[in-house]
Amino acid sequence: MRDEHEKLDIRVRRWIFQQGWSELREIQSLAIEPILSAKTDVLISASTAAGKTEAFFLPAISAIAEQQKGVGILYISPLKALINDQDRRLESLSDLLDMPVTPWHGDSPQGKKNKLKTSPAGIVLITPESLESLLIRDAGWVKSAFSLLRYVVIDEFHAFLGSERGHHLLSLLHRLEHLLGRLKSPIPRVALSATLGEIEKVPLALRPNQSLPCKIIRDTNAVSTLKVQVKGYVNPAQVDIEEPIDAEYKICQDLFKFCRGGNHLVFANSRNRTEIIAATLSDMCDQQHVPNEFFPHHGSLSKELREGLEKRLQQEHYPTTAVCTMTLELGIDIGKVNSVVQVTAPHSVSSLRQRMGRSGRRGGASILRMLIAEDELTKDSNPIDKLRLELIQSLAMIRLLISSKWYEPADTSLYHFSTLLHQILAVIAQWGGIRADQLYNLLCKEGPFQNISAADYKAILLHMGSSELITQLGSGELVLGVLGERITGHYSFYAVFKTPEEFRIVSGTKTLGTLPIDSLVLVGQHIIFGGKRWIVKDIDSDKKTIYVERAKGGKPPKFGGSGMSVHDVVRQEMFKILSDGDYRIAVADQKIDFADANARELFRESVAFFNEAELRQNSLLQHGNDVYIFTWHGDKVVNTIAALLIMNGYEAGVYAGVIEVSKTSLTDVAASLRSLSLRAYPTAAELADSVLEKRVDKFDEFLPEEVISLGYGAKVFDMNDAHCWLKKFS
DNA sequence: GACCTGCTGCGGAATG
Repeated sequence: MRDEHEKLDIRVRRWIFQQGWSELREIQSLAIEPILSAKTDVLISASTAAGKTEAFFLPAISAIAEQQKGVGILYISPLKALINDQDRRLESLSDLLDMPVTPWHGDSPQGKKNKLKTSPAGIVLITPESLESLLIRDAGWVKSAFSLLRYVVIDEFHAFLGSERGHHLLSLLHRLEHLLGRLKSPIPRVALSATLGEIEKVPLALRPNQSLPCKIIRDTNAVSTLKVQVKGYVNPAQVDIEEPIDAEYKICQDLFKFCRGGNHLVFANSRNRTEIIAATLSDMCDQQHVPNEFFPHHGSLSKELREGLEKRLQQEHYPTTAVCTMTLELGIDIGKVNSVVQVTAPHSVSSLRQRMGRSGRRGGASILRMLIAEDELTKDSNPIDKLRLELIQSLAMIRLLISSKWYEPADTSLYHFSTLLHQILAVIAQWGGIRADQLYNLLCKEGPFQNISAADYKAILLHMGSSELITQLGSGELVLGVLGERITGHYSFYAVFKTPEEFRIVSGTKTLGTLPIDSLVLVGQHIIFGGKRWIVKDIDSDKKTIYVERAKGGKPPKFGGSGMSVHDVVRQEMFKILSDGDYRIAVADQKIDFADANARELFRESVAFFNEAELRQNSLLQHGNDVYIFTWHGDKVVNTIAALLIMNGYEAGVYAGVIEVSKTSLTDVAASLRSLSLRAYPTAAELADSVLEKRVDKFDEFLPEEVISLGYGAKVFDMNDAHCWLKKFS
């Protein structure tokens, strides 16, 4: 290890000494050789604050220390805030080597950008969108300024993995290598992340054409201790008018107790709940005549408010608790907090891991509290409530996090058609004109859109021609059409993702409210809105309106309208916990219980209902006039079964991964599932044909119908696994 | 009870 350190530039070693570091961390030593050699991609997977950034920059800066001209390192970040943090953190090291660092994003100073334009050198910190804008507007400059580029490094790589934006980034990097004439001798890519699921598949996601090998570096000896507690709360069925104390208020009382006087993060999952909890806690400060120390933090708040709070957390002068959404999940520099609290079930194991990593000061234990409220049971409680699925999901996620060290992997079955269309326009805008076959080679054959067939690519080009996005010249070259010029000329072009559109929910002549549509909505589907049940009658994509009628039915379940997609593995862990009647984690010959008395009682109720309904053996349950289907699969499979039933004339809704089929009987549903399992089943794209609103990504409006169905089907449905599950009825 | 991210270049007014 000591020898490794000797390979670094003398000034870098001096800097390490100045930091007072007696030696490098394991991942930092391990990264030196592969990064200096610059012959492979490198994946550095280590927990938050384990020194990943330094593991890359110490050797990479050493390697470009003597390079006077030309940018040597291109650092890519998903957030502008992270670029500003990184700029600050690199200051002392870059000063010592007299190496310029240029932050380059929409809000970074024009003066620094101009300086880089005239004398490109050192390190550039950029977002994917700003890199796109440089390629389109100034490819000539990029070609000369980056001609000696040695490394590309991607921070928080999991934030890109599997998403439209991640695919955009891969395409940008491929186009950059193409522009620089480096397809034969690729520029090494280094990816940094704390939470990567199925890590052995990540190299393929970092470089789909595999033109360089990839070295994986993980921190093995980091045995960070974790203290976890799950606390249960019961929302009374009858609230006392004299003294109305519901579960949410009790949760706030406990938050006040845990958090006051220290620095904490409270993740509340929705902006609305974030505001309510922060306001309740501020009121409590008022009542006790103490200064307020609870503040909300989410994406709708102004930059000034957010940055003010981040600074306050970082300085540690005043006790501060941020009640936040995922905005404080990524590595924005707020230092470490005393503890993290999760109110309501987390969306994914990977995001739970990110959140947990925010706590653990001075090498101490990470502390995670999870506060889960369930409704008190009454005789007409819904089976989903009786199963306490929010609590069970939370317990399952903690087990996967701690004992399996499992995180959700990227979904590699997606096509990313919207992003391909964006890239077709971007490449044409960059080059002025290009032949269709060259474009196909660049983006699909050698680039990241390898899932897309030549036939689909051709259909997209023809459709783009018919809507005047592009035109073909007599020479055969493709150039921008009238509409294409307009779209690529506007600054809003550079991002491939869009903010989901709000649909109006209309019943009769009355507007009930608005709902952002980014998940599956089918005619005939039941949804819950404003605490009531509705059936979807029609969807008008042009008017952005969903027409609904009141639906009869018992009390709607509290947990799990549609939301973020839950993975198969999580649902299977939930089934295992309920089947075993035990959620505790085995450590050596002991079983660790991490639930409080209330949570244990809620779990006991859940298991009692699970056993009484014989859900270990049976997938179907009759409850009044409704039938519940338990697949214990992820949302893609559940969506598929629900859509098949709706196609066959049933009314159904999906809540917390359970399908609720209305006004029917168990024998009827069982017969239908049996006939579904025996019939030739449709493809995902055919099933998607029946979905009215499936143009959800930014450039979907310019894609031909059949391509839309193919892309949407792959995103929302899983025919293979759904059919496997249906087989048990044949 | 529904998460988050990003984007140009120019014209004109205000400030030192």
